[in-house]
Amino acid sequence: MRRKVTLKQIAKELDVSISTVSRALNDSKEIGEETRQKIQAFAKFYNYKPNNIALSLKNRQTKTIGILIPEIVHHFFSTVIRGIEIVANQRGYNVIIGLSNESFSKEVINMEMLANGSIDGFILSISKETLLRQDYHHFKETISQGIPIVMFDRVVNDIDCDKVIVDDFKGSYTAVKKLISYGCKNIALITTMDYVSVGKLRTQGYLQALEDGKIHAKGSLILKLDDGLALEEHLDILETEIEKFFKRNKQIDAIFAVNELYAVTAMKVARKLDFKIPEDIQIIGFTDGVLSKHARPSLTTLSQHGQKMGEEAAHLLIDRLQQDHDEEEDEVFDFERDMNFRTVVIETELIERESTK
Amino acid sequence: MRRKVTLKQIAKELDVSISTVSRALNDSKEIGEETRQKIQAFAKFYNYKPNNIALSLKNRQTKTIGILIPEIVHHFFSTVIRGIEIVANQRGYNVIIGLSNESFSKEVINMEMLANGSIDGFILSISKETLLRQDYHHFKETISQGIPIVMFDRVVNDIDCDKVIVDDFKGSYTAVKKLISYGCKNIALITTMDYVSVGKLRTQGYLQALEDGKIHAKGSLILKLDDGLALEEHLDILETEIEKFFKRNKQIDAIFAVNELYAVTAMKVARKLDFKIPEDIQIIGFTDGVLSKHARPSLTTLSQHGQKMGEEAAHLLIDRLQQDHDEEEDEVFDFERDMNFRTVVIETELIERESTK
DNA sequence: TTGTAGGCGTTATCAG
DNA sequence: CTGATAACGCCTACAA
Repeated sequence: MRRKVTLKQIAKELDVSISTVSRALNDSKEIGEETRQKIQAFAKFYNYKPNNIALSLKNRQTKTIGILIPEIVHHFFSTVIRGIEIVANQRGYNVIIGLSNESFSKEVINMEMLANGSIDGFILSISKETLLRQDYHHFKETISQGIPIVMFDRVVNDIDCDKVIVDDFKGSYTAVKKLISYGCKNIALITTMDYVSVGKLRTQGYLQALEDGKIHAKGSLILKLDDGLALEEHLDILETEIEKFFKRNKQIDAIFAVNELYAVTAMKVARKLDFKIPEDIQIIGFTDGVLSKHARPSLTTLSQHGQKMGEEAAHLLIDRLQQDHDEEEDEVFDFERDMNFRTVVIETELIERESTK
Repeated sequence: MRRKVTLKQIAKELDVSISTVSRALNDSKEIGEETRQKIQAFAKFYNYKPNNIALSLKNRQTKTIGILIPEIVHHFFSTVIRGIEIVANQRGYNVIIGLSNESFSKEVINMEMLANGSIDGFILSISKETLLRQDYHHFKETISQGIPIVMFDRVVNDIDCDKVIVDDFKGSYTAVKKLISYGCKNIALITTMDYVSVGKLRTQGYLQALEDGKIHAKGSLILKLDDGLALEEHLDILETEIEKFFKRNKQIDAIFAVNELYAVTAMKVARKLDFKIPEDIQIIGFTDGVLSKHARPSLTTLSQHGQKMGEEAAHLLIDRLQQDHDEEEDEVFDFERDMNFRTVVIETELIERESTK
């Protein structure tokens, strides 16, 4: 087992100083052609590669991005990660992942852990528990320590950072409008509790579309489901809830669901109750994932373009990191710094499949 | 923006030496009770946290694990990551992710990148291209540099490292046996090209089960599909291929597919051709994912227990890291080191749903 | 009990 | 053109 070779070792072997070796390998101009050749050849032979950790310490930047998400076994989030990773790699960054598992304390711990030098900046989506408690001190603290954050999808307004969101309102609005244009009159909404911002916005889009379509919104046609039901072990309860909802509201002729699990489950229930899709009931779900594509019939959905979101987020973060780094050298002071935080809105896209017509 | 406070700053403020501060914060016994109190209070007030990078450099260990996988938008892999992350966090490690995107060169580059000090060890699943080229020099090199590797799912034998695999052979065997016991006579196999080890083993399990069931295996009942077809943009081709296969073999009464996409697609085709499931055709897929659970009818599958695999892999790696670390202190020499690499086999589990009876 | 010095691997600044 | 020195932030053996 031969350990990685260091500058020091090369220096000793070749009987020159460490700085000479460093210069030769960095193609400094102030070095003799001969020594350079010799050192470079030697280094290549021993497969020398500079130690990232030492570089990080010296340069005060790790060239790695911390990703903090609620859950990884989730099509949308993994799509976002893929987008981040692609851009990060292109631009010379690595990616380190922390999972909050929707828990406030895990989010805080992970964040503090990574903030202690491991990463240059964060890309994150807020956990549900955090959203519920509305306790954002860890974000603020991190930012005040000079570590920039980019939030995506689940964001809150009063944090000074760049954001990448989808136009939840407009997306829902478009979807529901589409249903109306297809002649639906009793459009139900299946959604989550309001504290998740995206849930709220999607509900608002639904309401606005109804209003503009001159359809009176009825509270009875809105089903707010507890998040816990999305867990695998509670799928049957979810199904039962939706079934009861259907039985309470036999007039339903369309469903707009704020995520694909609700959409697919609603479809299952509808078929069980002998509704024909899309003849009797049309369905649209938010979030385009595997389930929607492969459902029978396949589901019309709003695509969130997760990968695109990830890419945008990564660009925003790295742009800011590099800007900060440049300014540091120029000794720019806080008060003259450009703190214009940007919010990038990714357009949703209605992908029409078999569940509407 | 107040930057993170360091030992040095605290030392200056309190007019003591850096080492005193360090000792006070590490609860060293050789320190005055009074000074300790003072320093700890001060540090707490300024929210001092040691810099991970500096610690990594000093301790020559980063306390982070590198995960290298072919693809993240994939239920199985993300499940494994979740397992790794849980154990890693429990045991004080972070997790950094590299994606090979099934490409050999990206795998090599990512590995070299991370091997330069960023991580203590790897957990990985080999990319298809690497498997195809059978070029494993980067793994061997990494290992010879003293960085341990744990491979999962897609592994190769001639690499000295711990491994976590599922019993592909036994799993397939069980599944096909089950189909036979349900009275199926013409059991088709839908699989991938042989170079992915798991594909090969699953095929062998299929053949063995037929043999033991006194059923003559027919080459015409085995469909080997090109991997490219699994890509989203080629789903229709995949469907066409399977449909042609069906039409060539009208006698098929059961299908065993080596992944869930093939299984679900086969089911789609079967229904399109007016076969009743499970009455006319029974179907079992390898890999239990979202698709199988939510398909109509739901699919009987072999679960790979991805999270469990991740957890096992993380334990294997961290155990070895800690062993290496201990031995380093005791100056154990290579030749007296315990190089017994372990291979943990995770049992697959047949989850019976509606596609069999 | 506290301080000094050296080192982890690298780069940058200053002399020579 | 090359070498010594300091520094990034931390820990620790040794000295006082």
